[in-house]
Amino acid sequence: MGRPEQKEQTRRRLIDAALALSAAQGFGALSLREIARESGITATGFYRHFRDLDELGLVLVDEVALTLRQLIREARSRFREQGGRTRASVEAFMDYAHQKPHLFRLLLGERLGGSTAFRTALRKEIDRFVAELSDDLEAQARAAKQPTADIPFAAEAIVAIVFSVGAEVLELPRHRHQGLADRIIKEVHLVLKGAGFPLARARKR
Amino acid sequence: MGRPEQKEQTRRRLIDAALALSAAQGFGALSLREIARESGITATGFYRHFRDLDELGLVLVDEVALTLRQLIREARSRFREQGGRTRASVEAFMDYAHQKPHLFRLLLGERLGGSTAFRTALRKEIDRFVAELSDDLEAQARAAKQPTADIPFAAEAIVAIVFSVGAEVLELPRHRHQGLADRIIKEVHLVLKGAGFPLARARKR
DNA sequence: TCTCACAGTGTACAGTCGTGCACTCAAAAT
DNA sequence: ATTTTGAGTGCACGACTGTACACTGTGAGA
Repeated sequence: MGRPEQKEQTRRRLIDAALALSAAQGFGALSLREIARESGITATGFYRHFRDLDELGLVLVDEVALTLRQLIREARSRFREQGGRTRASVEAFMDYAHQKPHLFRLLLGERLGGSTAFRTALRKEIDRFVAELSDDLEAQARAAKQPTADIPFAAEAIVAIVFSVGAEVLELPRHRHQGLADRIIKEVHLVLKGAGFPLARARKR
Repeated sequence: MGRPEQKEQTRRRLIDAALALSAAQGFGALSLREIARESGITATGFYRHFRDLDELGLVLVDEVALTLRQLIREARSRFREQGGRTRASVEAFMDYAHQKPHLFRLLLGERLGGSTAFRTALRKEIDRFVAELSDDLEAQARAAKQPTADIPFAAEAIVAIVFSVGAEVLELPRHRHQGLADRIIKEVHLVLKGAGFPLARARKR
């Protein structure tokens, strides 16, 4: 393994350690030494990768943003391929949350809590998320000649629901995920119905 | 001023200082000394009031819970007295959030972020909040002979929306509050409509 | 009036923190 | 083969942390 790859690997360990540790008390409670220790390097070695903790923080936000964009791309493709589109999207969300719990913990926690820098950065990403959902819904509504006036509001409401209720996935054992997904889907359907989407009969599981 | 009142006053300063300071980086990032300093007493004096920081934390959660219960009582009474019930409740929420920004910052931040203890404590309170909203809606639906099956889901969705979108009130200048309230009301109405509530024509402002 | 209780002080100590500096030593460049 | 680079080390420093201990001064009860 070459030198750049070695460096990259250490860098990843730092990032992952920061994510894992921030789950306990929030990112704001982390210390540089703690992260370095967890990553198996000296405290001073930290500076070969980041200027300070804030810079690491920005990288974490980018990481969250990236995952969020992958998520919406995934949800969109599932969205087109099959019926039960809400279900497909919600399940995509839950898959991601379950795959990268640390990232989602950071996203959910720092969005409303953390420092100002964190909040504005994350808000930007979630606004993008809302905008894309809004576009998808609008395209669908136009195709079916339904009114589109309520759609931006519906999109924002849906994202609020999915993030807030969906946060539970992080503390639920796997076998209860399905029930949680059903609940979210039910709630999203209420919003869609309120916004004028005629829903196919909800399928029982 | 008697001695017990003196003590109580110092205790309040500690609590308020903890709230104010936790706004910056989250409660997990606070130090005992920092709080004591901000309150104008010595670090060791802290122990006359709380065993440690965790105990202070529990008190803060109680404080949040109390405010939340006052809020719902207020919302309920406004709810009964006038038309535009959603508006009345949402405005009650925003008043409280604006009145006690530190408490709401804590609520929003630690609900999904903070430590496990915080999360479970706050979840309990919010579940109560959802249950009471659900009761109110159900009573209303029953009186109007509407179906009630969707109501628990609608209540959960509404609370998710109000807390998530409503969080913005903490970073918005006062003159934009009205616009934010309108947005939340619009979104809540979507849910209510979806759950089968016939809405009076939304009033323009 | 005297005495106790106790909120708040001041000092001390061991541990952790962020960071500066001089270092090693292996991979890459010459 | 020799030199250069830079990831990671080790030590030192002053600042800050939580907490133990002995203290002071004042309000309240005897």
